[in-house]
Parts: sequence; structure tokens; C-alpha cells
Amino acid sequence: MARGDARGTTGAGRGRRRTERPVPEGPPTLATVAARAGVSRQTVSNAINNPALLAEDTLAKVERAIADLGYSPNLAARTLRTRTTRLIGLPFEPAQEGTANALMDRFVHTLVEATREMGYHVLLFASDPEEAEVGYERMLRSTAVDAFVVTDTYRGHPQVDYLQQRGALFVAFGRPWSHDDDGEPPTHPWVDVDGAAGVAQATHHLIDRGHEVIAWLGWTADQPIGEDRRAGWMSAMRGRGLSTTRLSVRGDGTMEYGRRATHALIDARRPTGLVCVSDTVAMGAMRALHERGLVAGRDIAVTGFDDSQVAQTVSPGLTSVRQPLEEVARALAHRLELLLGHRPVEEPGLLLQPTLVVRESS
Amino acid sequence: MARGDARGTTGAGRGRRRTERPVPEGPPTLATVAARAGVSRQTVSNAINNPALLAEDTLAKVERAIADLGYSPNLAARTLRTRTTRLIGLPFEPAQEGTANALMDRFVHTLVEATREMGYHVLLFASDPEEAEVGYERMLRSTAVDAFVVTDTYRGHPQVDYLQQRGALFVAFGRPWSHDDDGEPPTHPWVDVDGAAGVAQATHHLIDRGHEVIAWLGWTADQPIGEDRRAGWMSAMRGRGLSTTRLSVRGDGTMEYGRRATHALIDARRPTGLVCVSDTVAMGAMRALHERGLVAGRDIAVTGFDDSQVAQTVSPGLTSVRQPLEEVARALAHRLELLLGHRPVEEPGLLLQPTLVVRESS
DNA sequence: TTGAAAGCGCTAACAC
DNA sequence: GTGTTAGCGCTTTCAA
Repeated sequence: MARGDARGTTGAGRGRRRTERPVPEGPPTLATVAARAGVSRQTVSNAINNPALLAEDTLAKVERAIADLGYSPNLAARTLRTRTTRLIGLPFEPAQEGTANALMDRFVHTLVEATREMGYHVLLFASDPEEAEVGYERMLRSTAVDAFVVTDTYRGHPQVDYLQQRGALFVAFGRPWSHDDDGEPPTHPWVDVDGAAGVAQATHHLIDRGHEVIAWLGWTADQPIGEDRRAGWMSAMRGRGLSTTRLSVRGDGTMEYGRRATHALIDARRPTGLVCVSDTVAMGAMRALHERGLVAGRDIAVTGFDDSQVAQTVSPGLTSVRQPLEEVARALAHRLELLLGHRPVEEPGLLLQPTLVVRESS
Repeated sequence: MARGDARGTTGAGRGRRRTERPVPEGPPTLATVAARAGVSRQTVSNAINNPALLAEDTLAKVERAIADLGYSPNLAARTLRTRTTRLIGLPFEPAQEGTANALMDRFVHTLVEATREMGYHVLLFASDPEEAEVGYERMLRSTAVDAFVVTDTYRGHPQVDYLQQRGALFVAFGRPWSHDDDGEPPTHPWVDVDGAAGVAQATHHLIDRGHEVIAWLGWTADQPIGEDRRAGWMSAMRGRGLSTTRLSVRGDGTMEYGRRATHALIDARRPTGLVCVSDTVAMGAMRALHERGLVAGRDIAVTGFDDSQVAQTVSPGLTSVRQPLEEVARALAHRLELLLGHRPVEEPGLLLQPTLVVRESS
């Protein structure tokens, strides 16, 4: 820096002193690099952000100095100047205890990787599901992040509407389900998994195995994701000419619900296949079978959804629909990149296909 | 920022103008608030960081203005000035597929909550287990975070040595196991769970239930955590005068290992209790029992470690040692707070007690 | 108790 | 192609 930083040093002579500054404690700055390379600060900045502008040997010289000093730009200074933080906000809600879907792990990790490749980091923030807005608002106002990844779009997701009209950048894991009555449909980029197709796959799999009386154990009707999955079962059954009468039950997603519903279904309809909306519900079903001395996969086939660690480790192994979470994360990162570059997102919505992992339970 | 920024306007009277600045686009700044409250920027800053300095009514006035405008300080500017980011770095490694411990969810969430209460956020960054240092180094040099939470201290954790000599602030989830031979032992703050005590609890539980031939299914001997847990089984057995001869096996932590080891143990020693180093291994054991037509909890008792979602949902339910992850996270956050405030951490190491969750498998 | 000045490290806009 | 200037929004002196 030295003489370069003339700001305020109107008097002559005094400014000189600065030159000999013994590189104050702390990491090197642009000025340190500039001094070492014998160029101005701006040239160093260009070497980093716009290398094409420099002459070849200047560039080499600067890069040398950067490497020698182990220089990394100060992020705060860059943020203050450019008004971009290179941070992506990810609201983090409490994991539900006792449920089988700890799938966020896979998703989050890929998201971290993918965003890092585009030069971003992931910032977690606690978000109270009741008052989601306050968490976002705080992030936005303190300009803490450039964009958000919204994952919890299923409960009427007020945060999407909020972020939209707030003008915030975000991408969603989950379709825009609702609010069509409100007027215009949301147009933000989203990526989702085709749950109906996954459940249809599972149902076809059972039908192919010779099952004809196949029941659906779903969530309550107010949950669009659950209804979507149910539609997959329904269409598969109808497509193959099988009856669905009194074969569909709904309830909260607990194991206990799965257990009771299974007992009731067996008493009433003697199904030979149970297609479940989640691994948790499927585990409840397996427990009911166990209580009756039945064996899943031999006496009654069971399928779940999520390919959770439970499905993978239980015996007999639980056939389950696996979401391509890594692909979801990468697709979201790609959309973020476009969004952040103010480039148009040509295909805002993307529906990915899950796969069926067949195990002993079917 | 127009005329508002008086820098350089040495002339008097002009400063007044500041008031009429039409609030440029973007979120409100200190200056916006100051204008509205009719005070200087500095006073607003004091109101936030040092409210005791202000007269009561001035403070009220400023707070009014802050609330009205919904002002939040710009984090980048504050960071640049104070050299603290209010960010905690958390290296995020890929979850292992097929294992039963997705316990990080609980831990991470509490960490996010606890650090938020102290005014910090959690920044995830991908860390290649092979070359952990580069990830940390990058964070440090760009002054992206104030401190780290290191979670993966078990494999000889080179990152601890590295961070220590690098002078970085960090706390660890996990005891400083190794490197005593290197010279001085690490003195960084850490929190850990007493695995030996947990396994001893499980073993005593089985002994109390009348079991006498109780086997240990552990990890390979190079894993300190596994050896610690094994010591719990060993001491419980010896303390009650029971033999451990040929009842201890070790291997990788996979389900398949648990399955095979169980078959071999039953053939060789006919144990009536199996204490396992993890839920994953326990699931392998349960599978082996299943294959032999035996029922866990009736014919042979099984215990696991982690109280994972698998333990909670499988039938029969798996008795398991539950780590107080929420407590761990809070204790770590507390230590971070001390560390970041440059206050002494009076009790750097803390060993928390796990609890045994008894289910049908025992 | 309040205000003015300086500057953290960086980059955008312009001069040379 | 390279250097100069100005300022992002904040806090830390220091003066009034």
C-alpha cells in the first residue's frame, strides 16, 4: 500500500512513514501483496477478479506474490464493497425425533459441496416454523446472505410468498403447491422429487409380484406431498384394473398410526401389500405384522418412502422409494448460480424421478 | 450517500442537510436511523453497542427510530471494523450411507440455536477428511469465521494440532485422545460423552436381568472411541465377577460385521447378551438372530449405542445408549462464548453422561 | 453525554 | 495495461 493510499495525507512527508509499516499483525492484505509485487493495489485486485485485464508478466508477478504470502482476500471488505456476501442461507429446523427421515444429511452435504464449487458457503440459521419470517427478515436486513434455500415448502409455506414479495433471491426444494387461489402462481426456481411416480413404481412392483389387494397408508389429506404420493398409488392401481375401495387410510405419520392402521386393514380387507407414505409409517406396519406373527415380504409385502437408514438396516430390509437428494442439491445450486448472476433461469421448475430400492420386505 | 457523509465537509452548517437524505435504496443504515432520531451516527452506534452511555430519553428516541425503520446493522461493515465475523465454522463431512447414526442432526440444530443466542451463526464448509487443513486454512485466511467447532476428533485428528499451532480458536466435540507422546497434551476446550459409562450401564442392565454370558461386539482396536466403550463393558463384567474370555470381538462397524460376528459368537460361546458398540452393529446382530429364528429380547438380549432413529423404530425396539447431544452442543457453545470473549475457560474439558434407553430388545 | 474525524480492506469508475 | 480516487457502513479514538 504505502504511498498508494493517499487518502487524507494531504501533508507531505508524513505519508512516507506508512511505507515502513511492519506489516501489522494479521493476514496479508491487498496492499501487502501490491508492495511485494511492486504494483498498485488495484492491479492486485484485477489479478484476482479480472485476470484478463493484466499483462502476462504482471499477472505472473502478482500471482507469485499472492502465493508467497498466502494471501486470501478479506471477505468482509469485499462484501462491504460489492454488497454480496457469497453466503447462502439455509433455515435449519429441528429434526423430528422418532421419525425415520434424517435425509437432510445427504442433501445438505451435497449442497455445501456444490455451492463451494461456485464460491459460496452455506450459513445455517434457526428458523422457528411458527414465525419463519422473522428469521429471514433478520438475515435480509443485516445483509448476511445473498440468497436462501427453502426446504420446507409443504405446509402452505408462507415464507415463499413472503420472500417473493420481499424481493429476496431464493430457490426451493419442493414444488409451489398452493396459493393458486391467491392470484398469480409463484415463479421462483424450484426442484422437487416426483413422489407420485415413486409410489407408482412401488405399487407396480407389488402388482408385478402378483399382489392384487394393495392398501395405501398415507398422511392426512391436508398434506399436499402425501396426497401427491397417494395419487401414484391410485393411478397405478387403476391403471392395472385393481380396486382401491376401502384400501386407502390416512393419518398422522407416526409409527403408532402405521401400526394401528395395519391391524385395522388386515382385519377388514386382508390386503397382501401395503404401500406406505413414509418409512416411519412402514415401520409401524412392520411392527403390526410382527405382533401378528406375520413376516413382511413373506406373508405381506411392505414398501416405504425415503430409503432412510432405518429401511437400510432393519431386517427384513424395507423396500423403499429413494429420493435423488444429491441431484436435487446440485440442481438447486445450479439455479442459485443463475439467480445470483442475474441470468435468466430458463427452466425454473425441475421434477426429478426417484428410484425404488427393492429389499426383502416385498 | 450524498451529502450525508460529512467526511471532508469541514464547513459548518452543511451537516444539517443530512437529515433530508431521501434514504437510498437498500436497507437502512446507521445514518438513516440517526437522521430519523435527530442524533449523530455515533450515538446510534452507541445505542446499540453501549446503551449505558446514553441519556435515557436519547436512548428511547434512538430505539424508537431503529424499530420504526427495522434497522439491522450491516454485518460486513461491522466485521471489517471489529475484525470479528460472528460466524462459527463447522466442517461438514459426508454422512456415511448405511450406518445408523445420523445423530448430527440433533447436535447441529442445538448448536445453531445456542450460538444464535450468543449472536453467532454457523457456517458450514466442506472438509475433505484427507486434507482437512486446507479447508480450515482458507477459512482462516479470508477471515471468514471467528472460531471452529471440530467434531471429528477420533482419527488422530491432525486438525486439532494444526489449529492449535495456527493459533486459531476452536472447541472440540471429542476428547483429545492421542498424541501424548508428541509432548504436551492439547489444552483446547472440549466436550465429550462418557462412552465407557454408557456401555457399562448397558452391561449392568443385562446383568441385572440375569444374563451372565455377555459378549462385546466392538470396532477395531485402533479406534479410541471404540476402545473406550469396550472398557465399559469390561469393567462392568469384571466388577460383577463375570468372565470376558473369548467374549470380545472386534471389526469394522458395518452391519455385515455385526451379523457374522453374532453367528460366530453364538456358535462358539452361546452368549445370552450382546452389547454392541453402535446401533449399526446391533442391527447386524439382530439380523443374525432373525436368520436363526431367534427373537431379540426373548432369546438373546441386544443393546446398541446412539439411540438412532433405527433403534427407535425397529421391532423389537432396540435398547440403546443415548448421547446427550443437545447438552454437548450447549456446553460447546458456552465454551465458545468464553473463548471469543477472551475469558478463561475454567474447565476446558467436560465429560457428559449418556443415558440408557431400554426397549424390547433387552 | 454527544459529535466529528479517521479508517478497516476492498472494488468500481475513471484517469493516465 | 496500470494507477488514482472515492467510498461501502461501521466502530474507535478523541474533542467539545
